[in-house]
Amino acid sequence: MVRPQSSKPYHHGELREALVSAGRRLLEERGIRGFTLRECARRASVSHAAPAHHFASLDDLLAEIATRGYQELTAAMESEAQRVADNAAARLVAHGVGYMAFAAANPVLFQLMFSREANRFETPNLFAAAKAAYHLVVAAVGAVIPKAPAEVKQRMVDFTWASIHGFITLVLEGQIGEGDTPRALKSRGMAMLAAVVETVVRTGGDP
Amino acid sequence: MVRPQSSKPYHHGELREALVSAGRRLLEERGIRGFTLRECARRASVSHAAPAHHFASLDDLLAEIATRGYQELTAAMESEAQRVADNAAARLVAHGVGYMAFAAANPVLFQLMFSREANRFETPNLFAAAKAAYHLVVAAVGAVIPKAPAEVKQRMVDFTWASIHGFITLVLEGQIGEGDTPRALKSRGMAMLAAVVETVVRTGGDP
DNA sequence: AAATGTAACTTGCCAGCGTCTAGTTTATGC
DNA sequence: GCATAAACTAGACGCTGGCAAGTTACATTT
Repeated sequence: MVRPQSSKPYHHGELREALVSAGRRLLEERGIRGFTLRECARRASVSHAAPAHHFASLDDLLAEIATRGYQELTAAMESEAQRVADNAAARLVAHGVGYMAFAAANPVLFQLMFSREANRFETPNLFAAAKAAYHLVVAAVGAVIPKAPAEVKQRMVDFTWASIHGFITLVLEGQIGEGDTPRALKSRGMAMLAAVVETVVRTGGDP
Repeated sequence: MVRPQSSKPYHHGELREALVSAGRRLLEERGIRGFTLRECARRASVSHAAPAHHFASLDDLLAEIATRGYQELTAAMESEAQRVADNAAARLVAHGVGYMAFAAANPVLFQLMFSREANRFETPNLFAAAKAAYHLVVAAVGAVIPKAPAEVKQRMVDFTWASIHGFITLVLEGQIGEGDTPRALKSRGMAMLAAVVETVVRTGGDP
């Protein structure tokens, strides 16, 4: 039997990828509570039960999406850092810029990645992807204060990461700079970054 | 007709409060995605449709719970600050301690309060409660650097709030100090706070 | 090249969800 | 005491995630 060109094949072929991609868009459109497996299936033009062959559960799909988010976050930080690869402090600032840019471009995904829900997924891939992003921060901070003792380094990592993460989180939730223009907001972010890096340099250099 | 003592009255009497209180416990037990109106009703021993007479929707109940969360957060910061009311820097640290203590005691509620979902509720009470907490931080930072220009003050508020918020958020998600004892974690938090306040003092005093 | 096994997909079902409508019970205000 | 409003119950709707059973297409082996 010849299959007419307009009819779709029984096997999708790349359903897994299609679900991840549809899910990501759905997530940004409707938020975490509006995310449903059936809508993902609908957008991929398959039946509501098809996703089960690629993801064990809704949480499993969310975990995959979050994992890719961490990989992209890492890539965004690295990509920004490569553009200013002259000195360690500038690279640390660039990492922060990449971090914030990713969060601003994918606000719901970012929230999912750092939510308690995601923490319960407990998949090894997600864990590894998150660790990779973390180690990038550790390395970048370490490069700024190479001679500081390990304890100081760790505290400066805490401090740096917390400041950047907290700032962009509060911005995305509208708690900081609600009436600001994007331009003014970016300026506030850069001021934050400058203050953070300056504190790291001063604390790490000082014994 | 005499009502036997063991049967419950038709009217609950304090259903609104009972739903808020049950909802709060449910939220911490099952997370945001496990929160359901029907389970709240069950725990308050009323029918599944009873909550509709007190809350227009599930989001409406969540908004009320989040609003109370902000009020408690404000109270927690004030209460800590009162215990060390000698100088401005110590009070700012105390505010931070109260902030983190509240978050640690109510992790899911804290996440709800600062989530995009909550931001969409748009109820005036929630907005006002959040602003009250914010102004506490503004006042505390302002007291530390009274002579600084407004712009510096605002940037130091951004910086302070972001650092504290980011730190406790990352801790609650297990991203910071996963293997640490509670004692070690608290020490890392206090180190963060010290670094933040020191930066505020230095930046605000310096022209 | 044919048969067989397996993976990808569909349809149909279940209980649970939020919300709406309609009806019942109790409290309140005149 | 009586009308009216408020608080609650019961039932229904369309949606959800997940499970079971059946269908289709591909892959592998002989």
